[in-house]
Amino acid sequence: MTVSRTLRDDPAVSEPNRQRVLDSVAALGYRRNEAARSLRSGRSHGIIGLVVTNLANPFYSQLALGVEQFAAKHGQQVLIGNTAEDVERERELLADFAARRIDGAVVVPAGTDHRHLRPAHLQGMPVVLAGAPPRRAALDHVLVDDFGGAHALATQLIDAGHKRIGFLGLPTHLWTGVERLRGFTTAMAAAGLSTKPKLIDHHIADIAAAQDITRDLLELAHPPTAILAANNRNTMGAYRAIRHAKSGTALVGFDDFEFADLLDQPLTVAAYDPTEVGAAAAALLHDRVLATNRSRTRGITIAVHLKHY
Amino acid sequence: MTVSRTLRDDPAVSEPNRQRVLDSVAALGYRRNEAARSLRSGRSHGIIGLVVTNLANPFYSQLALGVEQFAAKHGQQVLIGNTAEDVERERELLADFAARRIDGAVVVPAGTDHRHLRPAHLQGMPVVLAGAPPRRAALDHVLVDDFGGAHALATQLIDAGHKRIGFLGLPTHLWTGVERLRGFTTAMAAAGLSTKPKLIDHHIADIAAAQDITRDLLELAHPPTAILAANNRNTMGAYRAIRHAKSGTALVGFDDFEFADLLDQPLTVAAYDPTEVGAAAAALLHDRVLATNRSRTRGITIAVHLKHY
DNA sequence: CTGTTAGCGCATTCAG
DNA sequence: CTGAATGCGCTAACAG
Repeated sequence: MTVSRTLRDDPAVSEPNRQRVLDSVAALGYRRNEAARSLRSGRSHGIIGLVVTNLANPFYSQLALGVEQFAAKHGQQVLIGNTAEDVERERELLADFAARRIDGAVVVPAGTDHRHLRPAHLQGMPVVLAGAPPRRAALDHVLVDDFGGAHALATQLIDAGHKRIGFLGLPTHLWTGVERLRGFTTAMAAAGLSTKPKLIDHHIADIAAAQDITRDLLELAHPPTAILAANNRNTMGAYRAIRHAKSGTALVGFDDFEFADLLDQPLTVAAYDPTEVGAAAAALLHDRVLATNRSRTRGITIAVHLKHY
Repeated sequence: MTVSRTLRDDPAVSEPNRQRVLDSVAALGYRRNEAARSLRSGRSHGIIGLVVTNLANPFYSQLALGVEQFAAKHGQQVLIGNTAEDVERERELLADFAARRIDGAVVVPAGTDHRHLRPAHLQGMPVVLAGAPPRRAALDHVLVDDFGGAHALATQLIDAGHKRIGFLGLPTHLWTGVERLRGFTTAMAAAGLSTKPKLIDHHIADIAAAQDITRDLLELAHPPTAILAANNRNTMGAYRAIRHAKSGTALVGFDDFEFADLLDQPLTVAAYDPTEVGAAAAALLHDRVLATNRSRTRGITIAVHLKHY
C-alpha cells in the first residue's frame, strides 16, 4: 500500500518511507501494471484514441502529431486507427476502443451519420469530432474555417478584377466540400458575379483528374481567367494544366503545401495548421473526460489565413 | 464461463449454447473488458506500440500506416508515440509501453545506443527496429537499402559522364547518413574518380541550408557538374539553387516526393515504399511475439529503385 | 501515517 | 460439455 500510495503521489506517506520506496523502485526498475490499475478503477489511465480516414495524408498525420503532443503533455498515450474511409471499420475501431476502456477518442469521421459515436453506444466513452460537425449526435467538435478560407480566396480573385472564375471542388457529401463551395459562391454573389455551372466541378478524384478538368476549362470558348482549387491536390493538377497550356490563368487554392514556392507562377493558398486542429480536439476531449457534469457540447473553429507565394 | 469460452472461440461449447450466447451478446451489446483480460493473462491482447522520431514527416506517417495495416489485419491496434529525436523520451515511452504490457513495439530509434531497447530492460517486451541496425543490442530490424540506392544514383551520374559530383549528405551519426555517403564514395572509387572533400557536405539542417550550400558549390572555380542529394529536403534545396543559378547542373536525389515531376529539369530519385518498411517491421514483431523459443534475430532490407522524372 | 480486507472482470484449473 | 473456485496486480474503504 505504501508503494501504491507513493507512486500515486498520495500525500499520506511519510517522507522517509517515500524516499525508501522511490529508491527501491529505481533500483529494481519496478513499474506499476497499468492493466491492473485500469481494471481496478474501471477507467483507462492515460490512453486516448485517434481515428483518422487516411494516415498517409499529411493533413491527418499532422493532426495526429497535434493530438500526440497534447496527450504527451498530459501524460497520456495515443491509440491510433485508420479507417480508409470505411464507416464499418470506424464503428469496429471505436467499439474496440470502448472495450479497452480508454478515456475517449478523437475521430475524423468517415460518414455523415454519427449516431454510433454517441457515448451511449460506447460504454460512456466520449468522442470529439475533427474536421466535420456532428450529425444526429451531440458531440464536441473542431472544424476548420472552410467557408472563410474559400471566401477569402475568391474575394482576392474578384478584387483583382476576375469575373470568370473556375472552381475545382470536392465531393459535396463531404462537409469540407460543401463549405468551400459555399465560400466561393457567396463571395461571387456578394460581388454581383454569376457562377457558371460549366466552370464548377466536384467529382475530382486525384491530381490527374484535376489536371484534365482544368485543361478542358482552358479550352472552352470563354475560358475562366482564374481558378480556385478546393484543396492542394486540385491545386497541383490545375497548376500542371495551366503551365502546360501557358495560359497565364491565375490560380489560388485551399491548403498550403510544401514546395508551393517552387512553382513558376504566383500562387495564393488558404493555409492553416493541422496540428492545431489535433491539439484543440485533444484539449476538448481532455475537458470532457474531466467534466463530471455532462455539460453542453462545444465546437471550435480553427482560423485560416491567406499565404502568398 | 460459457460466455467467456464462446467469445474466445473455445470449441468446448455446445452449439445451442454458443448461439444463445452470441444472440445475447448482440442484443445487449456486451463487450469483453480487455483490461481484465490482459491482467489475467499477463499479456496485452492485441496492442503493439510504434515509436517514431517525427510523425509529421511523411516517411514516418507512411511507415505508421504500414504498421497499422498489418496490425489491423491481425486484429491488433497500435499505440503511437513521437520522440522528436529525444532519446530520453524514447526511453520513457518504451518503459510506459512495457508497463502496459503491450505485445511489443516497432521503434525508429533516436539514438545509436540501443541497450535500453533490449527485452531484458522492458519486462521482456520485444522491440523491432526500423530504419537503423541495432547497436549494443540483439534486435530484429528492417532497413532500407541506403547504400544500394546511393550507389545506383552515383552510378547513373558517372555513366552520364560526370566526373565532378557534389554530395549533399546527412549527419554521419545517422546510419542512413553513413550508408548513403558510402554508396556514393564506393561508386566513385569503382569508377576511378576521386571525391573532393570540398564537394561533400554533411551538416545540412533544412531545405534552406541545402540551397545555400548548393549555391556555394556552384560558385566554386571548378563547380560540380552534377549533384547527389541524400534526401528529399536536400534535393529540394539543391533544385532551388540550381534553378536560381540557371546552371544546368544535373541533379539526382534519395527519396521520392510528391510533385517531383513538376520540376523544370530532369530528376532521378532513389525511391522505396515506407509503408513496406512499417509492414515488414510489424510482421517481424508478430513472429517474435509468437516465437516461444528465443530464436536468432532477423534483419530485412527493403529494396530501393530508381525513378526518372 | 500504515496496514488489512475485498473486489475490479476475466481465464486457468479442476470437478462434475 | 459446464460450472465452481481461485488469483492476475492494483486501489477504495476502512481499521488501527
